[in-house]
Amino acid sequence: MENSVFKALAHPARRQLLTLLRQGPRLAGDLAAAFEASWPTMSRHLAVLKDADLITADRQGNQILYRVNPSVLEDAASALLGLIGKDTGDDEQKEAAE
Amino acid sequence: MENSVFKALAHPARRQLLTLLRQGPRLAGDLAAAFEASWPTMSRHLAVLKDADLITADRQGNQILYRVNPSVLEDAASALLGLIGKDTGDDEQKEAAE
DNA sequence: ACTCTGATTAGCGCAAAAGCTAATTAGCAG
DNA sequence: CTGCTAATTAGCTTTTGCGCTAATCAGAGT
Repeated sequence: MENSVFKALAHPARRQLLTLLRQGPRLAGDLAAAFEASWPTMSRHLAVLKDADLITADRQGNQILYRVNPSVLEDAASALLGLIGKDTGDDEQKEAAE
Repeated sequence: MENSVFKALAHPARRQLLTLLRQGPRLAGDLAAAFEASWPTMSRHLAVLKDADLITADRQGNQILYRVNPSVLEDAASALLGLIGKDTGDDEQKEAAE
């Protein structure tokens, strides 16, 4: 599960999508328009992000509104910091014993 | 540059290598031995991590000692938190203006 | 039902990544 | 120089990822 998150983050376009989404929810079309790649290509990137649970999609009549899912990003960041023994606020009682 | 970091983190085996390295420097052979995959395969994973500057390699006579490079991991984590507008301690003077 | 716009899915081709075995390099010991 | 161990590099095959165009699905309006 965590794996799909990091895989999703591996592509620059997808990280760029997240930075756009960071400023607030956006319609699929608006997101796609912000890139040079074709619309279907961007749709696929959005699907990858959704699969990783990094974003959520809501139909608004004719169009689809995308929102970033902060908690999953936070978890990923925590995982990275955990890799270097940085306390991320999660309880790591083993740390205290060392 | 940042891209190679996230791409390096995309593979489970490489993240696993980092968790092993988190406990301290380790020899290439010891790292490779901890996985099912063949030695050359693990060597290649280590090369990818080194390329991304996530680890450093030092020859110790006959063998090679790998060390994790915490600052690059921290940067990556910060980048993720930045994606959701979390202040990471870096100066982001633009934030203050909003 | 027809059509227009918004968005995804299908199918294809190509490039990059991942894995293996075999071959090679690097250093040390004799 | 030979032999031994540690590790990487080469060469190859298979799998995965990316991007395109064309086709399809979904909803709203007429």
